[in-house]
Amino acid sequence: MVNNKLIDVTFKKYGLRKTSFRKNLFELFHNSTNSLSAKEISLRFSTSADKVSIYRALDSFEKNGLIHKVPDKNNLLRYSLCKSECTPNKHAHDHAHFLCSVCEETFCLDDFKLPLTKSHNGFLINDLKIIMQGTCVSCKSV
Amino acid sequence: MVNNKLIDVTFKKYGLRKTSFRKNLFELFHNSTNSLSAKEISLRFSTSADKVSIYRALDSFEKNGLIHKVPDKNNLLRYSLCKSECTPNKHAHDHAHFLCSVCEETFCLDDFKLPLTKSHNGFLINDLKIIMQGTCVSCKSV
DNA sequence: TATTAAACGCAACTTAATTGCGTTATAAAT
DNA sequence: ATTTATAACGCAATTAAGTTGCGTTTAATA
Repeated sequence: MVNNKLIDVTFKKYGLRKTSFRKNLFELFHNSTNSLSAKEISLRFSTSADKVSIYRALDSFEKNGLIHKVPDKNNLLRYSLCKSECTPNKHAHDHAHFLCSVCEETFCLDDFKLPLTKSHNGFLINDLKIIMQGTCVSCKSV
Repeated sequence: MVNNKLIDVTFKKYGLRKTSFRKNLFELFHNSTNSLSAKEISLRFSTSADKVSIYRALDSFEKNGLIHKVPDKNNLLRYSLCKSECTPNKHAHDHAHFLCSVCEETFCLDDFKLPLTKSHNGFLINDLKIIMQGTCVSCKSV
């Protein structure tokens, strides 16, 4: 359970309305060790949450810098909580992602920093992604 | 126009049946400077090709090592011709990909080689992808 | 407490990709 | 050249993610 103080501070910081659904969604992210897809979110809500509300909340959370899109093994929309450097004005992500072939989860490798590259052979680079696939720590040891 | 000899040799090498549709599809890839999505393929066939045939042909080409999946800006299935090192048994790709935000095409950066990394913090890596996004050479100069 | 703007919830829609199945065409075997 | 086995085709129907529209509800604020 996430304390109300954190919710107050976070929602204030990111300019989000404290509706019960969005508070629950934030808690879900806060309590998850890794990323979530719309489907996973839907399954974790006992009181069935409308999928449109989920998509719109995710979109709003992302626009406000609270969560960020991560790659997904099955090309679904999938998000992770941002680190505190992100704001409604700008996302600041510089880490690689890991997709586990076994559990199909996506992990942020916060300690694997992306190199800064601005161009390559005349191609102008705005954004760089490094995506690894394999077996995550937990699935490896099972 | 691709000569018949090349088609013969290629289809033999990759164990593919020479149907007129698949020969045309191979030509299309051969004459394209970059990657193709199912939709793009569909649009380039004057005689309307059934989309199921397109998807199945792409799947078969890929399984046989003739083409490989590349990332797509809109999460569509998208493929590029493989280099000759690929076989029905194994794809051998070690290059980065570039997604142009303007024309939405994907380019193989064959000269941008991927680093060899087998693991990171206990995560076992089978596959590594480097995906750049920005403006491609052609769109930059327009 | 009243106001306004965001969020909700439901139905309907869009679109990529897949499945099933009967038919057709290719490769090889006779 | 003909037969046979199997891959490919083509059409309809289906699946599933994500989106749009719109009337209703709820939260923030004045």
